[in-house]
Amino acid sequence: MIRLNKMTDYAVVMLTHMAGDDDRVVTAAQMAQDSGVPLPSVSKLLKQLSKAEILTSHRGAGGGYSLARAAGEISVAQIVTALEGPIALTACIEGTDTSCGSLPLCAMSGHWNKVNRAIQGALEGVSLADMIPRPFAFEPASEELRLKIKTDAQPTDIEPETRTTRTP
Amino acid sequence: MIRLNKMTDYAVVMLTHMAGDDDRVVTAAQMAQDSGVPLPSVSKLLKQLSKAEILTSHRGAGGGYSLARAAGEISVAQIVTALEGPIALTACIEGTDTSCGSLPLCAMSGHWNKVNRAIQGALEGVSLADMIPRPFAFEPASEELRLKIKTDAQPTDIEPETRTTRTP
DNA sequence: TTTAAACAGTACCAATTTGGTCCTGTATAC
DNA sequence: GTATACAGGACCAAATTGGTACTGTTTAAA
Repeated sequence: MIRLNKMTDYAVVMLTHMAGDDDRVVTAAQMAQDSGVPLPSVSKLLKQLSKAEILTSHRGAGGGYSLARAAGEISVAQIVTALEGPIALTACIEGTDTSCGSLPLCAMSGHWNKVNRAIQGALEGVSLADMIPRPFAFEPASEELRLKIKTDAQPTDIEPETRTTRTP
Repeated sequence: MIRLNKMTDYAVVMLTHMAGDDDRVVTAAQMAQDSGVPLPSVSKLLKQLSKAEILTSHRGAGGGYSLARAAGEISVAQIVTALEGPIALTACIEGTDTSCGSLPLCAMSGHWNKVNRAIQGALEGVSLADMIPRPFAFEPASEELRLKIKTDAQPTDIEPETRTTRTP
């Protein structure tokens, strides 16, 4: 299974929580209480998200964090990138320049790109708004998303039906 | 960055290596030598891949492993699934039944599915053949892949251009 | 029929990574 | 001026991961 950090998982939970009503300002402490995620982690995450301009921070008394823009304008790709760096499936990224010693091995260099870009595309197609739990659909899932999902090869019987957070 | 195991990385290197000429039978030892991946790991990987019917194993003297089918018929999704289990971005999968204690937190349950399926689709769109280093293109990248890649939001300037293996 | 080549399976250890904690500094509203 | 809340960094413990070792089992070939 491709693993996303627990942190990123937390972040999405928290962001969807905030996405309910935009413009709401919540403090880290409050967020921790609401979400059940330990405060230091919440704090760390919110900091990172505001640095990435997904959240706006308001310092001082009465401050807190709020979404920097509407939930529909925030893609999962942005969230993941903010917390985990560029979306890529393997370790040695051009630019890191810790370039693999053995070039012969790396003959395949760059061929993961196809995969990486495909995934990037997939993540960009899902917005935070798409992730909000929605008891009665008040907004149809974007057509674009549905297109991306429909694959030729029938996805065996895996059908992950994943859940998200576990108690910390 | 979304992380794939180093193991999966290795596997793809090895598989592309075999994909050169189909029907070739290579032993684990030979593979280790060719690829630079440590023998025990190679061995472990080849076993898993043959169990997943991506490779066919030939026991006894003169035996080894060969691709179970043409490289074009093997998707990256299959490889990843074989080595890492169902493609999913987060930890608690329905069926694992270590279900998260705190249901309120999990109100979002299943909403990662959109993302997961999108990714699954992306990985299914890339075949092993697509990953073979190809100094002169002898086969155009599948149109389907190109469609998936083209995203609306311009992918910032990240452009991962990833490499693959690092020396073990 | 024996032998050796090669896969099959399992248990285990070490090192990295991850998630979580703590502490000190800075901005801002009241 | 003071309390509130974010900013940033150092640090530790636990869980994964990658690697190792060892003991079967199958089969081609001598």
